[in-house]
Amino acid sequence: MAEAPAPQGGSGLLFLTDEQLRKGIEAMFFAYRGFTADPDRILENRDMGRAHHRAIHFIHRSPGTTVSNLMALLGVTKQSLNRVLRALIAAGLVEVRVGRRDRRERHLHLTEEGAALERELSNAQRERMRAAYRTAGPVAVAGFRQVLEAMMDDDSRRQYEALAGRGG
Amino acid sequence: MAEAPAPQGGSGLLFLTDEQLRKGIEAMFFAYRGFTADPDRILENRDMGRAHHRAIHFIHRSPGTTVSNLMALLGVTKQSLNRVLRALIAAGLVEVRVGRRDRRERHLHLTEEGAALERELSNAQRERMRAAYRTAGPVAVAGFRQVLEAMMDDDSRRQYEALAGRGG
DNA sequence: CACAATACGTCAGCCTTGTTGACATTCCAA
DNA sequence: TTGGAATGTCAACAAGGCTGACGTATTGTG
Repeated sequence: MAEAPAPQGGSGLLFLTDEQLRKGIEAMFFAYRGFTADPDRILENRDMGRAHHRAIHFIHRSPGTTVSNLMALLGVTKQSLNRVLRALIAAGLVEVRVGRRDRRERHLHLTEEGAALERELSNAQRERMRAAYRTAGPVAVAGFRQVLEAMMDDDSRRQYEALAGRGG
Repeated sequence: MAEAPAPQGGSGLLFLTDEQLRKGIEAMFFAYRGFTADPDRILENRDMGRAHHRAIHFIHRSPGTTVSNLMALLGVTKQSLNRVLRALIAAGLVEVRVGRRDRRERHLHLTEEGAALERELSNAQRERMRAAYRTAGPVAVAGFRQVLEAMMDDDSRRQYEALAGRGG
């Protein structure tokens, strides 16, 4: 498998055949399943799911983010998000602080316990990612990210870059 | 294999930092959203969803596949799959043929209409993939696939390779 | 042949996670 | 003061997962 990329010799653009594209599509499908498997396993003991993981991830990533900010990031309605946040707050994982400048806003933070769960989840996911990165090597990783970024919707890419620009 | 954005040498393995891994994780999240956006849009007019798309894809990919084969591929229960298949059959998109060697088996095929929808869906998805591939270039595409393959569970990788070996 | 196992369909009920719609509250800003 | 923004919440619903249980052909095996 994984026949070399055939750096456009003779017939050129061989990597754009329908067959190559289809393989990419199927690779995304199967890889995403692996990508979510570990956190899913961890959370199923806790009466939580992928939605909670995503919220925890982005609250950790942008401490103090507001509800509407998180809504836009996750691409869900406030009702859907609210249900998840309520569970996280009830479980003592997330803390809400009323905005100081604008007191309508709710700023979201992880509690100590929430941060601990975040670490557990992201350690599992990072471990898989690290193994994949190590197997594939730095050049492959650069390509991986390039293709993923090119695959995003414009809105998502902006959000992704806004995040990426922050911590890194 | 020695051009691409060199992984800024020096301290080595810089591509394995937590920050790099986190970026990869977020890239997967946002890219997968784009990846599924086009088919989702097409199907929402038809009272169908992602589950139907996945079934159609793999039936197209492996014509004559059995129900249990498809179950394993999709990673869902027969009850869940059955609901989807019933809808597809009722809509005249999928045809069922009783197995000749083993008449307990049901072999699944797309009808003409089903094949037409499959083309519409995969054209949309391939178009996005093609644009991403073109933007990123062949070296990046090879890396993309390498990382995705390394990220899969062993089972998924076997299924992926079995598919890939077929039509490839 | 009798019986176990396989492949499949189906009913019933449950869960998560998404949706719309409607309404209340609080607060900023013009 | 008033309109609109940000948020919370209730209700109802749908898609698409799940488990458990049962039924029915069909096939393989002792």
